[in-house]
Amino acid sequence: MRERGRQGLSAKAIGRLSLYRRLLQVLELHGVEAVFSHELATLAGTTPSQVRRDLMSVESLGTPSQGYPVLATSQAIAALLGAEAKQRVILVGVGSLGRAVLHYFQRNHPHLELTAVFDSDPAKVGRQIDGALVHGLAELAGLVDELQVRTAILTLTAEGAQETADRLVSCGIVSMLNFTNVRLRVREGVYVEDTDIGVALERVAYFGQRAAEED
Amino acid sequence: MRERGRQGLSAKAIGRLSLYRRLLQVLELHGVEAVFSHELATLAGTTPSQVRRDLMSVESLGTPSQGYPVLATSQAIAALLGAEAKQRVILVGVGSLGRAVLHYFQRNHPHLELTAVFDSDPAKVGRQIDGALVHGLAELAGLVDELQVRTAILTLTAEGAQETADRLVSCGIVSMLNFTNVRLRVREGVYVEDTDIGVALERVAYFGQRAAEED
DNA sequence: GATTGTGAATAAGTTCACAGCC
DNA sequence: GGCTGTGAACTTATTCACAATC
Repeated sequence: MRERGRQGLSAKAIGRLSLYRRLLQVLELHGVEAVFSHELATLAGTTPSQVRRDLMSVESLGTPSQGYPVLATSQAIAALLGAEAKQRVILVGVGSLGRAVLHYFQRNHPHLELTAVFDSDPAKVGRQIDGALVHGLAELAGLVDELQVRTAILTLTAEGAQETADRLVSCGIVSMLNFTNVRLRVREGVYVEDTDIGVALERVAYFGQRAAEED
Repeated sequence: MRERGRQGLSAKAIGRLSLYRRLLQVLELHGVEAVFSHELATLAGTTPSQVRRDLMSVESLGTPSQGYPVLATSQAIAALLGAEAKQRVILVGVGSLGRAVLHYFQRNHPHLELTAVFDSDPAKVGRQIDGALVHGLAELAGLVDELQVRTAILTLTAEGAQETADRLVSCGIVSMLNFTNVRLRVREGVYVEDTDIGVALERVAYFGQRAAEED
């Protein structure tokens, strides 16, 4: 039995593994019991080598004749991603994007649980928005501590984003999905993933123009 | 994320340049006339070397004593990103995420213009949603051709995502920002950028857990 | 003296290619 | 015969380090 390194997976690799797991769960639902790397690669929009390489990080379970067992592989990825228990997440900022993320959770996300929702706007605090009770930022420290949350989603406006991030970190949040266009400054050890829609749009527009010019 | 790039800039580099430009525009507004690479790096959440390296792709304009001229650099990036004219973009899928993107455009995006909005739901077609008239998919081919659009944003549900992408490509769309969790299969030369919120969330949760364990 | 521009070095990420297996 | 697991090769991305510049 070989030691499998469970340290040092890159953010990219984690993203692909998460995708594979979702695809495997769909296959399982359809009664498929095994897949080959090239099949999973097609579904995931990547290459067979990449799939095999990624699945090396997981206990290797594939056999040349059958490919990868769907259920076992999906479970092995789950173990690696650490989803023994549902992980708790909070959301800060209930604007239109915040509501879109709320919606996302309502279609029943299997591995994550949105436990509390916050907004700085006094007009929203205390109200029920899309099925979630909106808390004021004053309750942040108390709830984060009580619920033992480590992960936050930032869907607020650029103003106050850094200040809110600082508060979150001091409350114990160590990982954030940042939808604002501000590049947050956080202390070493805190993970921030930026999803800047404006940048994504400009990039797509750039490649659209390039491709169009190439005719 | 598939890439087509005739020789030149990577998707990552384009993203950073787009960010620098936005930051430079803010600086300009504040009357700042020049910045050093380390200042821009701090604002952009990157390193001075990276900034200098990126700005090499642009006509290099910096001087050791002053740094980079804010206005000229911002304009040089704009020229590179090809934003002489506002680029036209369409949006397909007016659910909660689609509306969030609509909102985004309403705060007046300087370089892109959302020219048409589509949805497959007959109940939405013909209605005005958040200030935009929703078209049916039947009008897709006509409008894309008439408006000469090359770029689309996909904010619809997973069902029908591939089929809609196929239609878009056959209408002349060559670049897409894909918010669905489906990895689209498109012909060579079409750029697709995936923004999978589910994957992003799982990644952030993973790093949250890891960081928490390290205490 | 601090900063730019850049070749050279390093790191990160991906693909190749092939032995061993079913 | 076609597949997995994996070292090696390769490609892409980032950082270093330093001469040239202001």
